[in-house]
Amino acid sequence: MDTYDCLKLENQLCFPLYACSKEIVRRYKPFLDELDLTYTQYIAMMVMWERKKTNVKELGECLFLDSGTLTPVLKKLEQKGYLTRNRSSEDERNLVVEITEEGEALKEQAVTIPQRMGKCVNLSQKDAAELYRLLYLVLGNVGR
Amino acid sequence: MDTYDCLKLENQLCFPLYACSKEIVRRYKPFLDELDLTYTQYIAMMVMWERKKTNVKELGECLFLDSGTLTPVLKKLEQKGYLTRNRSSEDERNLVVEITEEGEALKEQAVTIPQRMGKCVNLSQKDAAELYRLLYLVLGNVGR
DNA sequence: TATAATTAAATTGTAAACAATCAAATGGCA
DNA sequence: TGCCATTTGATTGTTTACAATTTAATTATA
Repeated sequence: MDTYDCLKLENQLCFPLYACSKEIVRRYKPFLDELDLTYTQYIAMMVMWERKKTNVKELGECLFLDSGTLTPVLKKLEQKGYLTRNRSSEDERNLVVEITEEGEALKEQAVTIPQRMGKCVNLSQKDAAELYRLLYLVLGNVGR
Repeated sequence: MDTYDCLKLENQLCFPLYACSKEIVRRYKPFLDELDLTYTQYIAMMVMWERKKTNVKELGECLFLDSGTLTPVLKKLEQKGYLTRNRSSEDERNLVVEITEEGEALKEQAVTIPQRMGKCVNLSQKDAAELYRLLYLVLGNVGR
């Protein structure tokens, strides 16, 4: 045990978190390719499937992303026809993001993904629940 | 409970993983700014502090990164004077990456970071150990 | 030995991600 | 009402990240 052991990769908590996140997103790719969505587009659509209508600020709070990231993602999803982007008439600063019929329809194709990804991750019910708890605990401590 | 509940963000395990990773890297930033390192540069240096000498392939296996990501990162660290990059004389395909004196010296400044980050993450010893276990379990299932 | 297959790293192209800044709209208040 | 602060989203610049391809070196094999 030396003074610098704390700097070893294997003693970090942050590194496996970073690596896990990256590797899981990589595993999503073949499933998301079927829908022609990237991971970021996919999680944005998840919010849209749930809320139908929102704005950039709210979406950003859900996803922990800022407008610098979301603006191009939402423009892409608009191009694909899955949502519309329009300034609010009540407050022109707000951009109203609304899901389209095609966006709704995409949900049918996406619905098989979570289970298929679950098989990749391959945790027991108990471990998955514990991991979920711990991640939201950390997110509560480090999140905005 | 409906058919599409599996597509809700709150029912995902992958999303908090992704968000946590991102938020933690964001929390590293002020600490790493002191060393003028990015997170990716920092984890690359962690491997260098431990191994002194390696190559791109090995480094990539440690960090779950490929040459497309590592090449510019290593060039930056070379520019800063923290490591050298030279083709191996035994096998010219290999790029030998070696830490410099300045690279070694940087460790002194970095050594306070893990503890300071630990305070941000703020988990009990038990929760941290459990999270560590679960992350490496997932990484074993989804990693390369 | 000559050629094919493999390996290592670099390059190219695309998409994130975020800090910092900017522009426009709104709200607060003197 | 007029001005300043705040809010919202877009833009700009830098770095990551990765798939796909390329180049050069090495290894395998016909």
